[in-house]
Amino acid sequence: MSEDGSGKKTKPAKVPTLSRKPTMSDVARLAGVGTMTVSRVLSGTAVVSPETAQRVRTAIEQLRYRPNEIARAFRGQRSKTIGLILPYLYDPFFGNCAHAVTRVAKENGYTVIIATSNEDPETEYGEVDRMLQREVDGLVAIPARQHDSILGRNLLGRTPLVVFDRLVADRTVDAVTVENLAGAQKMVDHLIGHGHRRIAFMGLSRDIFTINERFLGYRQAMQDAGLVEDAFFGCDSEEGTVAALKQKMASGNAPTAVFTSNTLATRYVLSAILHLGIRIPDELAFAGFDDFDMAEFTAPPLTVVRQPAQQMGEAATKLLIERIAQGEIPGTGSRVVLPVELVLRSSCGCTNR
Amino acid sequence: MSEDGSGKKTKPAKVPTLSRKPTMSDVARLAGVGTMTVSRVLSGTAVVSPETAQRVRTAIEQLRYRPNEIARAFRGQRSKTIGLILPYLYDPFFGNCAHAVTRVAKENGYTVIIATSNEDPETEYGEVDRMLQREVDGLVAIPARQHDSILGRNLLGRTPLVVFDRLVADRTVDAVTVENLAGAQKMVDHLIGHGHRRIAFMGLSRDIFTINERFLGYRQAMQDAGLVEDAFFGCDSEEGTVAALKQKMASGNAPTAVFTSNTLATRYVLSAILHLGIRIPDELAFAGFDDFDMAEFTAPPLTVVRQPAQQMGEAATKLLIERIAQGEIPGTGSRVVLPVELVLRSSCGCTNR
DNA sequence: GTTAGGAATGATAACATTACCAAATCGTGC
DNA sequence: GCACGATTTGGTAATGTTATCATTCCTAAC
Repeated sequence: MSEDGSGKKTKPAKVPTLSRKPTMSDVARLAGVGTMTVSRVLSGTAVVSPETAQRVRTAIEQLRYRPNEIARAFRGQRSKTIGLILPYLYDPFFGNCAHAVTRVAKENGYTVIIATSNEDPETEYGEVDRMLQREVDGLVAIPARQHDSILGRNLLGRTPLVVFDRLVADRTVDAVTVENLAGAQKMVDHLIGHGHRRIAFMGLSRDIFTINERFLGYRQAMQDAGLVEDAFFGCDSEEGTVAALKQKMASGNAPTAVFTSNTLATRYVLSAILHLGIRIPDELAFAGFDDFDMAEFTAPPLTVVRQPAQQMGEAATKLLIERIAQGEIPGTGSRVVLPVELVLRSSCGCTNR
Repeated sequence: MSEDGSGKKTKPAKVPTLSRKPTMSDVARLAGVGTMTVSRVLSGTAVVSPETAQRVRTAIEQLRYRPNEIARAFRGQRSKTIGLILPYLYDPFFGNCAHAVTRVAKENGYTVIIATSNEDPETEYGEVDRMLQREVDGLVAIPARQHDSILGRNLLGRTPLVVFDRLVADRTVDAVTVENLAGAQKMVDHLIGHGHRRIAFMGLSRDIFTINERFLGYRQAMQDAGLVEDAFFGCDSEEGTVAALKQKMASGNAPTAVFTSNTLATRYVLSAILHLGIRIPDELAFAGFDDFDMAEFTAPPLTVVRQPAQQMGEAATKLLIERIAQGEIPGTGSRVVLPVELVLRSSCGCTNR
């Protein structure tokens, strides 16, 4: 049988020391085969005789050959890469989302290109553009604000897109979200159950899908109970939030409970509460949307709506990979809505702990 | 002068509607020039007559042409891509690092490929490998534990690497870190200044560079004051931490202060403190390494060593981009060490607020 | 008028890989 | 012994871009 190096027409079997990275033809030459055979051994798409395959594998090891993914992507028009765009990375919520996306991507052999939009549609547009230039196979994104046009499918051509956490106006885009409205409504109902009648909503801009949905949940709960709304949407700075809360508390009909739109708003409101020396929950009961790591160690521990950040990122990425695999974008988008969970600590007046 | 469409030998000026993405030769055909001219207009590397350049630019706009970065990378052996590897993304500290890296990369025209090691050297090795296959121009990484061999420069060939937050054994690798040892030492000195004599160190594994450095800072401060160490390194679960603290507090020489190695340890220790009903700072003073968003709202607000996460990511990325630009890896690595800051709140017994 | 020199532009090859087709080899059945 | 089918292998082309070299055209100097 074909002994290795039995010397007939095999090229000199010494392993060449290359200064450049070895390529497929280096491997082919060393193994005494054609490049296609090497390619076949690597991809496993066609049958190669066991002896040849072994010879090729030996050559690959000797040269420490690794296929050039850029060349593969160039040749094959599929890069095994997905793009991930989200507003920020320093926010733990988004960090959790990103973590899940990278995990699922890796599990499926995809590499992740990441970019942040800073909530700015222009930046987001630029990043989408860059990713398309890089030939990503698909995009997972948390849209910047509501600026739908940017992530409308038209712009992307044949590149699939899945949005998560927030929706875009184009309802043909696949999306994964959580029960923002229902979760907020339940939490406000809970506050009402504690006997509160004047409940304030404090949040960021209604431009952001999730914030708006949560506000609508609050509104629904208030309306159903025949109560009047008291909403503030400027919790994007400490000063603004302090001023707003101060004004509310000083007015004749000061709220007895407050519900915040997300962790950032929670932070500013907590800061305001501290500044103004308000006691929680006696003077003001507190509940927020979005749980965070230290929520049980605050003074007092915070009652929040917990949303499954990692599950959302996971579901979105799986959906995207499915779309990439089936190779076409359906006319009508999937809609996955994940449940949220009320985490009752003591800031709302519950005595659970 | 050459009017547009003055009809002599210009190809029909109707804009073709392509189903595929337009390429450079589509642009060239429409503009009636060669591909090289288009290439020159885009890169600006050589002179093109103003009229021709204008004609090319018009064609680019009409076709909505965008250069294919994969082809560019393939041809040029430089991908304008950097790889970022860190342990986790859900940890806000790492999230801050990642955010800074993506920002600086974008500012310099680089795209970021991201991956997580989960603190596992094997996984890290795999990710480095994947990134090299993708021809990244350089790597920024927070090494998984101390497993130096993985991120030793030998493995990377000619691809520059900058590590940050943690060092690797190979001291020829460029690195950006913070004053872990000095910061910890100062904080423990501060506790000693409050009159504490029995100070416990509670942290994660010494396998992690930063944790070990902080422990050494603690050790130094204790030794200098002639005090005995009392360290625990198993704060990687709530149960373990509760058990450890319980044992310490029950022992004859219970600590009067505790210093934690990082946010995760802080979390578990706070949890243990809550479980055991210990009062801070009266029964046990508290200080930790690494500030976090809600540290001023805990009960009581936490005294911590604050480290500049974003600055670190920024410095590391800038250094990497410099290395890529100069095209060679120096024999001896740079070492940037950023200062930390003691943030005194009330958990250590300070009455500042 | 001729030619040298410079500016502008174009043709070609190369980058590493894989799809497609062609060729070689082998065994088997008549 | 020969032909045929199956199995295995190799050659070629193509992917989009840019470096290199060649070519064209124009101006200016003699």
